[in-house]
Amino acid sequence: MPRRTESLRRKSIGRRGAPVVERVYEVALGLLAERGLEAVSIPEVAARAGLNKTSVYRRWPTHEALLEDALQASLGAPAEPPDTGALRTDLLALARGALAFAQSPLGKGVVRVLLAQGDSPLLRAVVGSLLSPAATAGPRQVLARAVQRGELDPGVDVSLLLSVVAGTLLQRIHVERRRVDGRFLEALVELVASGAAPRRHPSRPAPKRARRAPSPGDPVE
Amino acid sequence: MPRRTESLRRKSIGRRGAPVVERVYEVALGLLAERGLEAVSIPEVAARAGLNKTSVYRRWPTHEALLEDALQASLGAPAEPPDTGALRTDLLALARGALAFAQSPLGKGVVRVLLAQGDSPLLRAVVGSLLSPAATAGPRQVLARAVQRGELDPGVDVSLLLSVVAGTLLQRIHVERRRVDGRFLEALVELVASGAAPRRHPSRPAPKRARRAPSPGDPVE
DNA sequence: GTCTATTGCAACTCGGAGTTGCAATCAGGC
DNA sequence: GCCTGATTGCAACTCCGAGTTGCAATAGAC
Repeated sequence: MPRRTESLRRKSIGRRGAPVVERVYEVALGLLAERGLEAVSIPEVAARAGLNKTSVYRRWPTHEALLEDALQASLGAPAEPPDTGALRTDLLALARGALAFAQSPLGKGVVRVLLAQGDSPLLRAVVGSLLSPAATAGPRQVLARAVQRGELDPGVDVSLLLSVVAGTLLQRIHVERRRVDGRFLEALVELVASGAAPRRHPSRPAPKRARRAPSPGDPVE
Repeated sequence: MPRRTESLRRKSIGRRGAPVVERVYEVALGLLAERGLEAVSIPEVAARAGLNKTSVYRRWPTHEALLEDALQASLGAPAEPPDTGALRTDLLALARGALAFAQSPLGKGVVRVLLAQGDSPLLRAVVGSLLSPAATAGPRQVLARAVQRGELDPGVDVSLLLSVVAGTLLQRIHVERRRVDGRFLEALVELVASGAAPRRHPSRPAPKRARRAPSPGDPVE
């Protein structure tokens, strides 16, 4: 999305063109986060952005198209994965990033879109860009490095760990609506890290497919 | 799930009175789960239930009131907590119950209401009955027994463990929309159980059932 | 059978989403 | 400065679904 030069943006205080688009995105995401999916209608967004609804309709035919654009434009490139040399500090950095995201209007909006709807193109677009291999590559790399350092069990189920961290934050913030502080993140990281730490299998290499009830020594898939 | 008593109502084929109410609840929750919160309008519910919309309006003034009643009526008394004598099998039973709930129309509907909206009386009612002390007493008891048996660290954060299990399922089912099978539940339970297992202290003997060896990553704390 | 509460029905009102034609205005080129 | 094309504002629409009302029909209890 090409932007105009700063000088031009200052001269006309954003009454036309790209600045208008950005203001609309901001308003739409704010509305989504604050009042939910159903509150994001084109007339409402236009009013809050100080625009005539016709102008907004000319750019986006439906509120779904607007939201899709707003989400896509706001979801920047995935951050560089942390590499502190230790699993726990890496995980903590990842968790802090996830927490910041989840608490932002953008994160709240994404959650709402993901969970409020049945199936829709909007939903598929969001899921696609949020759970794409590119988006999860960073965390996966962090875990892979930890396996190589011997901090995680080689048979660890990477996707399980990612779901645990992301899901726990989702639950705390958006379902239970409790405050999440650094201590909570540390406890979560500690639980995951020690729960997926390497097993000692002194004599018995654990069978791959056991049909019995799980025992404490079983490898995590 | 305790339902209303309809001992004498069976004579009528359900065109009036309480059976109508139940059919409306069922339709409303089905719509909520299938197509999302915005799809639950009184005219739509009435049409699907084979009723005139006027009849539905007479019982519930708004779709919010209808949903609140439907959710409250469907959320039965909390199930008895499992007590198998071992943490992992208890947790597995809890997780299976949570999975069944999350995949039911009721569970899907609850998630939608919780996450789709900003603040509303409907939301507060659902949160109130779902996260009340009474509703979480069972799982808490399970974990408390495990602590007493020496399977969990005495300093364990019970609410963290509950958030982890619930949140991970929420993430898998409703965000990632992936299938959750028994193996996944076992892996999740194993992760949580071994992650919160007691730390080795010189003065405290190792628990009888926990066979996890100390890992190099364990913090001294 | 009678009586009453419940339901069905049709014809509303009301408000918000979305459309259209045209005037006003801005940005940028000359 | 002025001209031109693109963008925005504006007002008067249409359309549809939510919600209302008065009354007729009927199921169900007695």
